[in-house]
Amino acid sequence: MKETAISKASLNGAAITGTDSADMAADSQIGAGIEAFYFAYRAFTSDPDEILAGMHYGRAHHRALHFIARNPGMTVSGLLDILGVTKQSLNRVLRALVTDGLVEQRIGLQDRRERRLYLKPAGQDLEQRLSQTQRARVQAAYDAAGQHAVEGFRRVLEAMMCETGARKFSELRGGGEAQ
Amino acid sequence: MKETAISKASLNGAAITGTDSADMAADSQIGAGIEAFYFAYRAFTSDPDEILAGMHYGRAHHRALHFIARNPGMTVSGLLDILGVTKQSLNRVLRALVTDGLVEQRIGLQDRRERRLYLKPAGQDLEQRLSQTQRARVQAAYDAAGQHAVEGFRRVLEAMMCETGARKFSELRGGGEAQ
DNA sequence: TTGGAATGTCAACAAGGCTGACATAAACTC
DNA sequence: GAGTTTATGTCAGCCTTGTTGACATTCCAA
Repeated sequence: MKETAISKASLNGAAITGTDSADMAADSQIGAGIEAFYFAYRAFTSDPDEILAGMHYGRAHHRALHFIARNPGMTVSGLLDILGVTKQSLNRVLRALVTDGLVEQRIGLQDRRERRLYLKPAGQDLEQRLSQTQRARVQAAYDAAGQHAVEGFRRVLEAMMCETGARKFSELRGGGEAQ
Repeated sequence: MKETAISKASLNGAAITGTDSADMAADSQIGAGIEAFYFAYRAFTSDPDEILAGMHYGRAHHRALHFIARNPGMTVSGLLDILGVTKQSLNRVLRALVTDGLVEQRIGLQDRRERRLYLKPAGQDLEQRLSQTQRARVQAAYDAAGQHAVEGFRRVLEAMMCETGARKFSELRGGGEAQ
């Protein structure tokens, strides 16, 4: 935790109040970080998007496939909670995946109201294809930046999440509960 | 550049071919990075989105304001190139900002076909408000993660951009050309 | 003077968010 | 057993932001 003059500068808004060269440098570093984040995220989503364009699927379908693949047996409301969208919005996406035979909904054994979500083989295939390009890009970036940078990358990302996002993230990482 | 067994694993798809514990660990690290990137980016955009909700503006308006603020005097086609959307899409956004008095279009002095873009005071105000929350979040994450991690963060992000994105990024950072 | 560049604009469409309202089945509670 | 809550699905309609295609204007440059 290095808290220096940098923090103060950002709170006051260095462009408005008095500036010194240290503030300017820190300010520029933040600005560059913001734009780098924007451009990197765009590249990060571009590979799967390209595959999905053409099929009648989009990024929303990718997200659903991603989380179902990593948490087989999760419920609809579990997915709803992770994605942070309305049930109407998710339902449109999920319905398409189910009718196309990519996702299977099994009625819960303990609680028969629940619909447990699983990928069918076709869903696994598509998810693998989408995942593969994305993982390749991340892997390439990791290789280029080095293991040391990767640790910093992860540390900043985790610090940037809001609490609710961080909670979901660590729950997912901790271990998925299947039936 | 540390290229170990990690790279091979990701190319083959560790889940399909044989796996060993090193592959598994690397695979899990990539997966965690992907999800961390997703959650962090969502948090990153949430603050400005919250401000914009309520006004009749959205994320697209924010992006336009952001780049005009940092490159006053840029042309429409310059902005088009950075954002990577169609002119019709950008025009809708830009028209709203101009008619609402946030952005000014001045006809180019050398080339009178060009529209040079500038923020008017109201535009600067809104851009500052949007920027402030975003910078505060990034600053907080930087403080929490430490200067060392920040360097790694930046390194990974820049490695993850596609070439065209990286070109735009470095051009922006290099120094904007005004009239 | 003519071609191409920079820009604006109209129309139509799609994806994917949202709200509100309502339906059903199952579980839970009293 | 009746009533409430939970999990889910669905219909209708709206908004933002992306797309394509077509066309007009203005102006630079060869």
